[in-house]
Amino acid sequence: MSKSGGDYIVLPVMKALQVLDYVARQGHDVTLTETVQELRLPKTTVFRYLQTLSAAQFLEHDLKRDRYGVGSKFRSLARVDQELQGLRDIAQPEMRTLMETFHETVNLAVLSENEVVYIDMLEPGRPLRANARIGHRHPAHSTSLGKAMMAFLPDAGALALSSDLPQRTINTLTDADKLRRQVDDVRRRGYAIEVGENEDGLMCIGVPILDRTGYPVAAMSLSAPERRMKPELTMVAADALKGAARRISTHLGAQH
Amino acid sequence: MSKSGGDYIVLPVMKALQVLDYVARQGHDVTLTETVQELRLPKTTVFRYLQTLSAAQFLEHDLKRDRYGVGSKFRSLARVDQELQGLRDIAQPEMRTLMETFHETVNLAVLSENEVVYIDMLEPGRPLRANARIGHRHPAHSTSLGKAMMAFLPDAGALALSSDLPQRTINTLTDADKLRRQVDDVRRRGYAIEVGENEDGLMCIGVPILDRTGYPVAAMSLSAPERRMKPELTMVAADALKGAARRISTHLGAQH
DNA sequence: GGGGCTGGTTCCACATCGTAGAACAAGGGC
DNA sequence: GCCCTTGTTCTACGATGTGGAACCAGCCCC
Repeated sequence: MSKSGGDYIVLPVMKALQVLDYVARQGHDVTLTETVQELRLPKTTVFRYLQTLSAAQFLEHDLKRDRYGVGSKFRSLARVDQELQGLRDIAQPEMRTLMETFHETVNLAVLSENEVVYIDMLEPGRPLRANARIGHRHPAHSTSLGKAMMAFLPDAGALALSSDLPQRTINTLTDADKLRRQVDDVRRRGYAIEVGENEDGLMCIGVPILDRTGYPVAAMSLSAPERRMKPELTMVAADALKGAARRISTHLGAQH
Repeated sequence: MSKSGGDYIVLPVMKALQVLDYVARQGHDVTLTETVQELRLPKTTVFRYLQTLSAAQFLEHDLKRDRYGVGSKFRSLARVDQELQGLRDIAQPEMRTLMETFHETVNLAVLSENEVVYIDMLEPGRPLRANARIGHRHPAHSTSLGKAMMAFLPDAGALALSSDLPQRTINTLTDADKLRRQVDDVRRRGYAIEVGENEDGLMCIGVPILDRTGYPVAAMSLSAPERRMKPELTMVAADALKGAARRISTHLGAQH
């Protein structure tokens, strides 16, 4: 929290973060004066920072008692971060095992408004064409990850069907009915397969990761060049993925 | 997150919070350019905010990949807030019941370097001399709250004995040996009593709240004027407090 | 009930410091 | 190797953040 340690520091921002830090650290609502005394900053300045932080919902101003405490925005960001962080940590060892077993890329993704977002990825050392990167997005309906999650959504399929279905490759499913039938299959089988529907020459096997309520918070997939994945190997991989996903889901408190 | 909604807004702070918001919301590390495109702010500006947020440890700059993600300071603040928030929520109904049963003030406090800090407090409607307020601190050794927590510390008593013991009233225990013996008693009985040791004419009964590891994360107490608390009533209250604390501890995952 | 005090809000004039365009450097992919 | 994308540095301008001081509003205490 020192002001030094590099140039390009914007002082108002730095000082406001000190205020945020102090308030959150206390664990109880604090007053303007308390903060001023602790931080040794001019009263007016701290006042404005508290106002700004409150306007952004990072803090909350209790008008009645005239005290400042942690705000809703801060809490919601913290929750999102913590959940994803926890998911990554739990999934990591399972992903590593899968990658080492099959020597193919293993992906972890979440759903975000009709698209999958890759939040983690493990690649075998050997050179290969990477189809995606962490942070990238693909349409949900063209990936095994997306289909795996859609199948376990409370209003299964409604998500994908609500939008039109962009055609990524010649193989991409663009017919809502066909997609719906596939998603029904996925729900029965417990895994999704996609062959060249998202990227020519690439295939994916995807499985959902469920939380304690059975909601598909994420999905994990193995992606490989089509030619390397013979049917028998695909079955073996699908079983391995299902096992790994079940163990992760159990860690998250899922019953089944 | 709108810039309007009141005067006294410091714009650099507001905009930097937008950056923090965006990064944390993504769930994966992001680049400078991604952030710029999303927020429609000048590149230089976003660059400096990212630098500043990183310097304050609210974000973390992964030099290798040149990406920004949530930082350690943010995570630690979030954890502190979440734990205390959860504690308050769980304790609240028990505290209310106790207050309504005995018509006396009920306190919730945590330990912070040889002092207790009140993090919540429920008072009966009738006028009474309030001995403390939320956020206030008292020496641990002069309060039932402090003694209750000390008794269940891994290195019981070491905390209090490491510092000298300020004399708050004529009754305050300032002898380390005497205090240690009392704390041993507390561990056996499961509750602590203090009569006029912190405030003349006021007595307190305190019980520890333990987490899953058995660590005393907080303590709860009933505080009342001495004259109102006859010995029999004190015993009844102590039992009620022990029961309430046990239920709260169980909620936190404690076994016993 | 008045007076003084503490804690919060508003005002204002100054110059600091944040701003953003543009130029530069570095890296990565084709 | 070359281009293009992405991150970093520079600089001159003036908007805007700053903080002292004045102003209020409760509240406690005589």
